[in-house]
Amino acid sequence: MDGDLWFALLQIFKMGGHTRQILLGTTDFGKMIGVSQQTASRRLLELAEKGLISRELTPEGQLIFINEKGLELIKEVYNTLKMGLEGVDKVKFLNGYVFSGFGEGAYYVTKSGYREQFAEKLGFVPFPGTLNLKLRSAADLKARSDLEGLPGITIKGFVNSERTYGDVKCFPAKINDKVDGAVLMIRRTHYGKDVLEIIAPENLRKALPLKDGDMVQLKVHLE
Amino acid sequence: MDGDLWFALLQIFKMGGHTRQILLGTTDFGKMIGVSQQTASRRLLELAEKGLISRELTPEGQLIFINEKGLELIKEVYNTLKMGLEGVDKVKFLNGYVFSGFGEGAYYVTKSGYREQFAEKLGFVPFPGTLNLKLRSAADLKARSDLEGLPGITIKGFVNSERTYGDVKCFPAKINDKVDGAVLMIRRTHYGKDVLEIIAPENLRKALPLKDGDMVQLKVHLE
DNA sequence: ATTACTATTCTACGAGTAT
DNA sequence: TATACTCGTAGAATAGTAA
Repeated sequence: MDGDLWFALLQIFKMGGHTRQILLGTTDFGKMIGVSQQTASRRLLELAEKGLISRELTPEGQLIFINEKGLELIKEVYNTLKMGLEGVDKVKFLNGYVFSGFGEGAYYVTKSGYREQFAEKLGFVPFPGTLNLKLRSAADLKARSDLEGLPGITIKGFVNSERTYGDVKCFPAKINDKVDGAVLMIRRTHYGKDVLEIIAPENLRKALPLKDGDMVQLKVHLE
Repeated sequence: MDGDLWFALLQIFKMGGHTRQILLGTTDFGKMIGVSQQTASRRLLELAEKGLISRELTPEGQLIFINEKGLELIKEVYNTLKMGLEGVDKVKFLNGYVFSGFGEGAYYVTKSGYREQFAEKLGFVPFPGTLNLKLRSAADLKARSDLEGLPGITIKGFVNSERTYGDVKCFPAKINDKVDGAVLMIRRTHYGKDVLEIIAPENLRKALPLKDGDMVQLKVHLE
């Protein structure tokens, strides 16, 4: 999605194009968005081509209506803004950089005693492996330590014939604004305070895709 | 405000740049918004130049934070979307075209018996004159007739030594997304169903500015 | 490593105009 | 009147590279 197209769509929205057909001449529309008649015409064509609006040509201009797909796009931005502005206490943002680690989390994530709880409490069966993220900035380290002080979702430990497994705390999180997964907060870990382990229903390295050194953004839900 | 700059700002917002400093390399940022490292660098410089973000260069990248002005911009869009999406029953959109008419509304608007009520019930003293708008599309005509069936704000009629003055109904409205005014619904009028009269605290032809034939968008508040 | 300058490429804008 | 085509050009994007 291009920025200028978004602005054109927003302008139509401002006129109520999601509630009714608007009679819109390209010259008038051009004035509104600060471009020529020709460019305004092109914008409307592009919006129509992308399936964001429907057009109907008439002798007096064109009847424009924002259709389902266009409204989806608008709602998506709206939800992003709403979450960010009004959910300040419900969400925490983090950036990390992919690296290859020992994968302690992967060990936990494969134990059936944990797996069933993940499925139940997070709503997905985790891919048998974790994505290791290294935190670099002071703000990210602080955010991570803030998480330690919050309840989150507790995956209870258990005992089997071999040994005792401790509790694991986790937080649902959106990875790169695309995949729903979770941040694992394993109590004792080899890693220091600058590392985070991520689980998801799929292999994130393949799905996004990611490789060592790539930046990853997390939106952590504190609930 | 340019569309691409807005998208860059939105991307930073998605990472939580309004809640904390983000460590952001231009290469990574470029990947996110789909441009080269050089263009990403320029975007951040432009955002900083416009006073929308603050930057702090470090050897590992730049620490980015959305400042007051940038957040204002984001909130503005948020409010637009919120109003349009969640205030469907509270707001009606209309388009009209400026024309020079007989100005019957202007006559009413100068009578002190009405003027005082306008000031009290609408919160502004109307400029002594109305803006006449002609409606062209079927959707606009329907919207206008919808208004006739709604209560709105009633400006009571009165009697003076000369004659009796009837009630006037009006609705608060935002004109061209800029000026707060109102739509006048005079009961008996010379005009047909395709005309709307607008009042505002200032001369709209001068303030916006407008001339005959210009398109005007109205956001009418139904309350 | 970074950021960001300069040079070059190329996209996208608007003038002119056909329909 | 509309919309939207072609086309010359300006400005934006990237490549290369310096700091």
